[in-house]
Amino acid sequence: MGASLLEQLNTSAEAVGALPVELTQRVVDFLVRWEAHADALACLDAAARAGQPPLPALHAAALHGLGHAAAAIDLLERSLAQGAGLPVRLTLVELLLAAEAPERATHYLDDLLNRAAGLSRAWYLAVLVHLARGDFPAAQSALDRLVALAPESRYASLGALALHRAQGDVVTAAAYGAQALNRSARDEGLSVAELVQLRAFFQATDDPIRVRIINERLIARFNRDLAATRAALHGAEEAPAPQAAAPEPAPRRAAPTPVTATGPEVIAAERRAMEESARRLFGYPSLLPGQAEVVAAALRGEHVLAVLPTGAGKSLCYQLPAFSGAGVTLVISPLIALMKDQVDNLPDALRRQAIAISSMMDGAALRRALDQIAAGQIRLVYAAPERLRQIGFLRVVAQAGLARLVIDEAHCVSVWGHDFRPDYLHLRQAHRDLGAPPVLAMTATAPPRVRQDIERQLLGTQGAMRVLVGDIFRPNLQLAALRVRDDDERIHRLVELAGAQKGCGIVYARSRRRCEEVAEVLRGRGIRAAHYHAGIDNRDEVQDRFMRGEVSVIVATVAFGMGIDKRDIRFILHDGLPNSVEGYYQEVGRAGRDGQHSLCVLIYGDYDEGSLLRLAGRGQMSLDTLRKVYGAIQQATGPRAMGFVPLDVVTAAAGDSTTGRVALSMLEQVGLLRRRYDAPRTVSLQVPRRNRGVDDPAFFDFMQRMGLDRQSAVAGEFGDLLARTAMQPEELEQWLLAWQAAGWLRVDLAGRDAVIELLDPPARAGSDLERMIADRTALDQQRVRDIADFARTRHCRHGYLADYLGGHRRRRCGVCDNCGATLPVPARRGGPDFDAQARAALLALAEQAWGRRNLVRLLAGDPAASERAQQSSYYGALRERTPTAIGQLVESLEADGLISARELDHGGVVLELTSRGRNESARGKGRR
DNA sequence: CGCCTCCAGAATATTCTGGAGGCGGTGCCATATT
Repeated sequence: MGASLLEQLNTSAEAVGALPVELTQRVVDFLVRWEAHADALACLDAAARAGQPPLPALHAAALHGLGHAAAAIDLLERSLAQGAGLPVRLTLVELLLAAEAPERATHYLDDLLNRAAGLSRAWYLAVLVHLARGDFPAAQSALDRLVALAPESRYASLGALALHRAQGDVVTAAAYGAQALNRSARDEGLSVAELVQLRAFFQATDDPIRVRIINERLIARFNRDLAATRAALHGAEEAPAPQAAAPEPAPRRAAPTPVTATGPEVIAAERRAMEESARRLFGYPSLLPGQAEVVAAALRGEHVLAVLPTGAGKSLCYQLPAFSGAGVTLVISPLIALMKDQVDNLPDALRRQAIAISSMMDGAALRRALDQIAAGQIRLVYAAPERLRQIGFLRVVAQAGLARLVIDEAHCVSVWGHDFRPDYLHLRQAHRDLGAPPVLAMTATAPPRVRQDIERQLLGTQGAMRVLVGDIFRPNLQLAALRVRDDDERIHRLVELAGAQKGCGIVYARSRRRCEEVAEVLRGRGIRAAHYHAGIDNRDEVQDRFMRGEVSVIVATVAFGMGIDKRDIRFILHDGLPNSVEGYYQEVGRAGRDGQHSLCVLIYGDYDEGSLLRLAGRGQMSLDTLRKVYGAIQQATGPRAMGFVPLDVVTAAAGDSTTGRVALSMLEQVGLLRRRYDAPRTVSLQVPRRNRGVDDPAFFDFMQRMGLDRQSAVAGEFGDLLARTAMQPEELEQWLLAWQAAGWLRVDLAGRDAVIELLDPPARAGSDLERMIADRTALDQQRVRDIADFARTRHCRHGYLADYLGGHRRRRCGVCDNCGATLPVPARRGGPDFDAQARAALLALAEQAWGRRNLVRLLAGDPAASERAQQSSYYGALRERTPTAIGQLVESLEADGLISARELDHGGVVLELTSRGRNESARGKGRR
């Protein structure tokens, strides 16, 4: 670590002990904060010798830091007995927590809360103490108090993090971690210890980007802190800040290692057998890298999550086991088009043993297909997750002997399951009801957090899946981001890039209307462009024309892409920030499948992030909607505990079908109801003549209950028929289908309703729902911040993606803009450009430090700016821009490390130039 | 951001103006109608 901190302060323990009390305290505080505990103790000893009063909280912290936990606690308890105040109490609770003595901590905590019920840090400690005692409800209510008390405080975020983490929900926990980090960047600082804890958390959850952010923040903080402490020690003779690296306070325990991505050993004989099958069945000469490991693990019956890049031959990973082993392989696929492509691309001999079940089939075709499956003539079945709501379908698949459950495009489970296609969250139940066969989840994009979510949603556990990760680096993709000032420049850039790049490409835009506008502009510049989104009626036609090369540029929403296999896409342009980093990687991943150089440019404005954050913040689910849906269900089920609820009812209550079903899923998650398998709405039954089924006691009993005799028929609501039996709805439907298969009964089922059991409302249901909405929002906002961070980063972009997506890290790719690759378009056009605006902000700060609000008012020429600000020569320099835009400009300068926030002693925050910012503002014509 | 819509009030009895507010995208299944 080099020189000790005392040496870096140019002082000694004796000298510190002889200082005035406040200064001694300040220095010791500094030493403890940066974990120079031995130095701190030496100073405290010297101070005691010099007759200074004791500093129990700091003393104890230093003792604890050196491993003398018992002595530290003892010290605090003694000084508490002598009437010490809040800081000692807080420290004591913290130390008892660290010493894993939560019961003793509780004692002091109660006392603390009695004295300072308005102290958010105390409530935060309460959350931690309750968690340490394993008392989740108490932790929950402490968190509620905390949130009510100080919703915007870092403790609210940290408390939510701790709670979710303790409950095993790392995904949501990470979202709150990011929130804490983000909050503290603006208003109040996270303490060094809290930053270190957060860093340990992000290390454990495999999030190197946030680890890097925290490290950078710690280093900056240390340098500032050292300079300030020095200045305080040695008067105003301000020594130049040393650029010493911050000592890296290490987490006390080593972070648990994240899931490793090692494949099973594939022995030579196994590999030969697999390659022989691949050759015989599919005509492939050999296996691609990664395939053998996945296939081997699948054949051994392990649960596998395979994250393989596009073009790595994912389908073969499950098709090979499907056709070389026994039983049926069921593939859950998100899109009908994908299922069809997969089946169509199979070799002839295999295609006869594969089938895609979808709503494109009519009733007769569906029945034929199910019969074939039940008869064991089919090895590979494709279906959408929604299909798994039908117990009849599950029964048929189980009957044929389900060998494995494959989840294709498995990221959809996490990305869509929570707010768009809730039936992805029903997979776990369906998997269990199918006898819990081995699961094989396949995707090209799943950052560690999504991997954990997939695992949780499919198996309800963590660590049960073997995770196999291929190399996601695509060296032929030239990645770049361009910051633009306004819409004019944005359009100009799009046209310029689309025109400069040979070959065909995709422009991703954020709204349907925008797609149409951009396509129109491109056509006006002589580019063969067409728009594509879910609202046009000739989607297939547009796609075909693009595939054939008649259209060279598709301007599309996110609707375009999954399953598009065009090998020579030369460029991907993003008109504005995409939804998330994963989404971005998916979208650029569609370029250059042929391995040729392809250009991917993300065009964004400072406005984009704020706008997306606002959208995410609003969320699409509201408590009001949830109440309406719940009310509608209560009405539909009536006094009975279980009811048959037409989904139209849910749709009507929610205003839209997706929202309605998502609401159902949320109500189910908090325990207000249980949604069972869907049931038919109406049934008509007919008993064929000369029926041998009457010899079967179960069937005979059923006939009697239905009042059926040998030749009669009956029809009616499924619910009414059910009431005459002693069966569960799933049971009755399965019996009916079985008797139909046996030829004892002709069955006609029509319509489908949701079967909903209303449960006794848990006391916490309301606040749980509120929390789910808040969690969702935090997660969505985090995703926005991540992609905005990617757009602004000055580090290698491929490296950023590798970090984010959990791939193999590379230092420099050499092919992105931050690694020096240049774009085939001129740098920046003239005019009152961004540089001039950014420079005005920097120069204003070069005059003196300003607060955030005042700086914005100053630049905007707002008369509400302070007197002094109005005197600045930059007053009104950005008069033509709005305050919001200026605020965002300032934030982006901060993100670029040109300016930084400094906390003042009285709690205020001012912005000032960093050394980079000083250089940049002095240089005049900076580059960006 | 910048554009659109909505609304209130003004200038004149229906249009004009200004300000404020809002802004999104993905697909199954089923059922009813063409």
